[in-house]
Amino acid sequence: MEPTTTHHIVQALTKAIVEQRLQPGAKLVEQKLADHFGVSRTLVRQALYQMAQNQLITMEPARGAFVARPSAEEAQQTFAVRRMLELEMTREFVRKATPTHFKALRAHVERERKALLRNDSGDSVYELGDFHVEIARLLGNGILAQVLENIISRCALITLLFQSAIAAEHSNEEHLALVNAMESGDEARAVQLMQDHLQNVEDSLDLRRQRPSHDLSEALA
Amino acid sequence: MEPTTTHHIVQALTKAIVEQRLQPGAKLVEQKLADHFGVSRTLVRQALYQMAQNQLITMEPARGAFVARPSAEEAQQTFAVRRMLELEMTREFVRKATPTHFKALRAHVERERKALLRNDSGDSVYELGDFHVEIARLLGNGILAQVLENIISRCALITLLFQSAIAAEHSNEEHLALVNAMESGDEARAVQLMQDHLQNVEDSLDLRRQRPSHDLSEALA
DNA sequence: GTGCACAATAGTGTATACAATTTAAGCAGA
DNA sequence: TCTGCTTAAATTGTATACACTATTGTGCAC
Repeated sequence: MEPTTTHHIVQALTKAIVEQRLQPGAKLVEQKLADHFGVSRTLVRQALYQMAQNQLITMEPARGAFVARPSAEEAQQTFAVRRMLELEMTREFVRKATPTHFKALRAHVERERKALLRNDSGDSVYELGDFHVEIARLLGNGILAQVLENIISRCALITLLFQSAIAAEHSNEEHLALVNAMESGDEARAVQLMQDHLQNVEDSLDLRRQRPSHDLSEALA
Repeated sequence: MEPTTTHHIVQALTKAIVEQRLQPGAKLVEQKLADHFGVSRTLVRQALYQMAQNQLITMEPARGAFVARPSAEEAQQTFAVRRMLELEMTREFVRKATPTHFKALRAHVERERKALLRNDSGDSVYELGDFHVEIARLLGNGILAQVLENIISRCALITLLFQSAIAAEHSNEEHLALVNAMESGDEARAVQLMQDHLQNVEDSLDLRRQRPSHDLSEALA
């Protein structure tokens, strides 16, 4: 096993949140995490501070770190930013992409499908989000990929927090349709499909009703 | 004065970088910063780690933290992301903005002008960048504002690193023209002006020649 | 002088210690 | 049984200590 560095902790926690093993609002006690990872609180703290920056967790002064529970408003704003980036990214991909790129994308879609088939909920959520990041990576824009990765993990959290009905299988099909449209070079249609896809994901949420919090003080706040 | 917390250090360092008091490539020795802020290395480290995340500084293992020197490629990618966000943001602003919003924006443009007049280079850079963030804030999208703030401070760093000719006064005029177009409700023209403005900023760079690196000195005094 | 071994120094990486604050527990009194 | 106060435990915030790595400086062979 690799050395357990700060980055490793960030990755592990992020994965745990996105895969819903850590529920929104859950308290993250530093010492417990430190014990779990076999390191000192120092490294855990660094990890938590970093994650607080991309809003996956929130830190209350002298009270500690909690898995974030974005408000309906924040959820909407996050999706708005995502839309800004992804629609334009789609256009660019249609223009620039080569057969090699499409091959990689199709392989990704296939990976999603397999994760769904084997009912691996964690991996599914991860792969479905990573599809979008992969587009950015293939475009060769690492900055975009990084920004998008942040936003999309937030979206994953939001989805879990507000989701009423699972739309996961649907997403996989939509990804495939999107790749087809992009490869055919039909920019307008590709953008439309991406827009619909993002809209579907957003519509599958019930922004008026958040999942109940297991934490009393949070629930009554 | 407020308590010197981690966030305070991040702010101070960010400002120092954006205002060019800390040059790209400068080494940031933890103990020296700690002494300067009157805290222990612990807090400085947390601040540095956070800033490393939004690429304002880079950390080399066992060698320490340095003010970032983005490559020409990264510079281009950063501007591409910025364009994605800002063009769409402009459209939304034209549609949604009220007279109150325009009043605030014009006040901001005026502040830029004053900073330029009094030759306060630091404040000028800050205000010229903050204009764009202000639009996001006025839109009420805090998430967008935060993402954009990150990207724009990176752009400021890039500008300082690659800039051949100062285009600062120009920017202020362009901001004013943009506000006028937005207020007149001419969406197409506003978007065009924003696009031109961003293009001008990017064109003022000489991406083939980076500024020479320099060492840290009394930059924080 | 030039290049190289090697000690001395400076600086980072991680853990631990301790103060300050919050949360939980215990208990007296109505 | 409930309320409010007091005290103890748990947890965070910050500083310090120490091991490890990189950098610099010095002497020596050539």
